[in-house]
Amino acid sequence: MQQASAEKYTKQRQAAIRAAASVFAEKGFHGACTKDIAERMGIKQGSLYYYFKSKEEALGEVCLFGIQDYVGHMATIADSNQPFEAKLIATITSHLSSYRERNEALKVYNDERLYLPKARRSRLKELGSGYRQRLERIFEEGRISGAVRQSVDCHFAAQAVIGMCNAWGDLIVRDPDLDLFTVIQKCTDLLINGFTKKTTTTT
Amino acid sequence: MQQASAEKYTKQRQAAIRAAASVFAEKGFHGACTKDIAERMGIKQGSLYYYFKSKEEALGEVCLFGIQDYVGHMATIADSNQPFEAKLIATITSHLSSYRERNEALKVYNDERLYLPKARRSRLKELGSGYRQRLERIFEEGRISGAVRQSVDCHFAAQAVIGMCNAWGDLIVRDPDLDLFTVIQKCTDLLINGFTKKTTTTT
Amino acid sequence: MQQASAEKYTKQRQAAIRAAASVFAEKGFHGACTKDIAERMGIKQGSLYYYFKSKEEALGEVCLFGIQDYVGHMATIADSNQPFEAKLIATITSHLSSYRERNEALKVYNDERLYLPKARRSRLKELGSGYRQRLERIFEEGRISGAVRQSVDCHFAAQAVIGMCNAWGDLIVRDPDLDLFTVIQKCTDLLINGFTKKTTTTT
Amino acid sequence: MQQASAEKYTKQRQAAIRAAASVFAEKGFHGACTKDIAERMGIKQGSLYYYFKSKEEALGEVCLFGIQDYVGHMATIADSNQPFEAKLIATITSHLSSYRERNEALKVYNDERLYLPKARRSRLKELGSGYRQRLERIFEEGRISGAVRQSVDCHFAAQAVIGMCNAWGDLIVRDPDLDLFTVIQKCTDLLINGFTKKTTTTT
DNA sequence: AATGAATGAGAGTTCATTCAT
DNA sequence: TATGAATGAACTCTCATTCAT
Repeated sequence: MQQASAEKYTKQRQAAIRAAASVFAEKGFHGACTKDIAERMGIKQGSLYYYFKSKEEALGEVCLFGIQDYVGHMATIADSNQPFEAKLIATITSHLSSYRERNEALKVYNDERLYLPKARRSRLKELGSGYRQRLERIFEEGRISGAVRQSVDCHFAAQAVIGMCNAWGDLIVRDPDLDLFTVIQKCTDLLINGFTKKTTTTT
Repeated sequence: MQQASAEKYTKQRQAAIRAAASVFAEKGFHGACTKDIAERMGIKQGSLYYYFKSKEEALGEVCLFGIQDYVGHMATIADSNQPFEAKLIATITSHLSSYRERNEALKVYNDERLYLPKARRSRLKELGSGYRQRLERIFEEGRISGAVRQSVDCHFAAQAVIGMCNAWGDLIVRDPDLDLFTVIQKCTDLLINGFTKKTTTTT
Repeated sequence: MQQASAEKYTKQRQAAIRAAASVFAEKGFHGACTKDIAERMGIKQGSLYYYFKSKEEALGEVCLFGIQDYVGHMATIADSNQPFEAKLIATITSHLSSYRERNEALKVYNDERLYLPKARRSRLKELGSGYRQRLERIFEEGRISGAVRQSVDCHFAAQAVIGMCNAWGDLIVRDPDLDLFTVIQKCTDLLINGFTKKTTTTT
Repeated sequence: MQQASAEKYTKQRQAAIRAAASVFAEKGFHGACTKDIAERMGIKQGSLYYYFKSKEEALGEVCLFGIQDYVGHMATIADSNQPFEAKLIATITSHLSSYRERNEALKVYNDERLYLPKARRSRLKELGSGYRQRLERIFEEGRISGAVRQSVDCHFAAQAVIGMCNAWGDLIVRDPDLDLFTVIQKCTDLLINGFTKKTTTTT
């Protein structure tokens, strides 16, 4: 009985997080109101406070939900034994796929996390930095293995990949007709080969 | 006399736009309050409405201010006689430089323009689309001249360039120590050459 | 339980309408402020918006409340089988009595309804026109039955009765010592007999 | 020179009063704003204060302007040597004619004078009371001369006449196609003869 | 005689939050 | 577990008024 109850609570809370993600994504944190969130999950405004202590807490949970998945994947990717290109493809795939499934929460993480109180923000930052560092590491290994040009700045490269993924993630969210697979391929191709013909070996 | 008066008005209105840009960039449109904007330019809240009919109008003006410069440059670049690479470099330089000078307004344009009423938004959209189309055109010309690989999707490429510039623009805004020139160079290099060594000629 | 709740809401809303009527009557729509209304019913300003979507909606409800009663009576009077004079007396009695009970709302209807948005105003107008038309009809029947002089313009007569009732209604509201019964009698007498002696038969 | 200047001032002030009357009539005292008034006379908001110390003073001047004319006439009528009916006709004519010429100011006097500060209001009240008293006097003389029925309450009668004139005045203002002469005739007829046939002599 | 610019007080409205039920 | 009702703080916006020019 008590267990069933606890289960229901967890399920409802998940629903609340998704509802909040949806509303925050659409209107931004400050532009959204708790009534909208409550209505989207079919309860009344006051009842929301059974699941969140405050609107801010809701934002925190949404952000966490948004990234925990693809941040989790990254550890697997980084620790795997694949060559550089495979890892890069895997990263981009994981990142962009996340946008299709958790698009709203991810968008919220990107756009609204700065409205979080410091304490909560830094906890998220750790996760985010971990992601970037692992990606940076992948580039370093790529440079050592010779797959990546010596002249590439690995820190910059990681940022660039994340930036481009997020930019495309945004477009994916906005346009549901966009084919995920195609975008992944093109992004990967661009990042690996650049725009120009490869005529000479450059270092 | 009357001229001087009109001039003062224009100058103050410019100041108001900059102040609004600054506050919107920091807190978002809905998170910002008109009192902050007024105080940042040294007047009282109510006086702001001497320069803007509404908070929304302020947002519109900020957005316009944010892009009109680099959108204006694009026409010059596109119409010039330079080869593909030079045009790409010029574009990236213009775009990222804008972030240093009008960083706040640009950030606002990117993040908050969707809160604009439809009418005003579509006027901005035209400008933005014009930019993207010109950039697309540059890629198409590049493909014809052979500077760009045949396999590159020009529409995608233009989006990618814009996305990456904006992502780096964000970082430039957030971190004032970042060297603009270096970022421009690295972005250009990445976009032109990709991450990998160029060993074989691909089409 | 739910029923009791809905009932409470309805009761409170009625109270809000009366409070609004009272304040609007005293200060006019634009001169009144929502804080006054709220305080008059013992709640805080913000709480008023639990019952009205806007100040304007409050005005609409007050106006409706003000006339629905005497407009409703009119149907009964008009459809009854009484002779002309009895119907006229009944009309005047109903109209002026309304001023004693709903004086404030009625005054508001008369003086402030023009500040209503068009949509809501036209709904009220229908009610008002219905009232005037029925009264006009009563005069026409009176003319046919011979109780009213042939020379009387029925449209004009109806307007005149309404105008006089409203003028006296105003005085009734302003001076609570005024005896309602006396006013009704004198109005009726004046309207039926005029000021002058009846010496000859005129048509 | 100074004289010409003083003259222009007076003329402009008159224009200001008319402009204020027009705006107050349309939107009510509290609903009107000084900017509207200024614009209607072709000057800027701030300049209005050259002619009025405050918005309230403007209201006072409008009210005075609205009634001084027909109140002035009343003295002439009352002091004349005409019989009762002629005096009543003259009164109604003067009152309703005023609505055609100064309709806006008169409407303002009727609807908005209560928003005047006490001091100024009582000065107007004197004028208004004087009007009513003179009218009452006319009825009393009529009763003595036999033109008016003994049973008529003269105080009531005067109020009724004023009430009806104001009610019709409102309609005259609202509907510019209404023929003034017809309205005067019908009002007079109604007040003198009532609605019913005069078959017997009543006292 | 008129104006542009600014002000400050106050308005209507929204909304996160609380709490008894 | 959920809700209806209420609150109070914050916000946008309006406007009468002032004053240097």
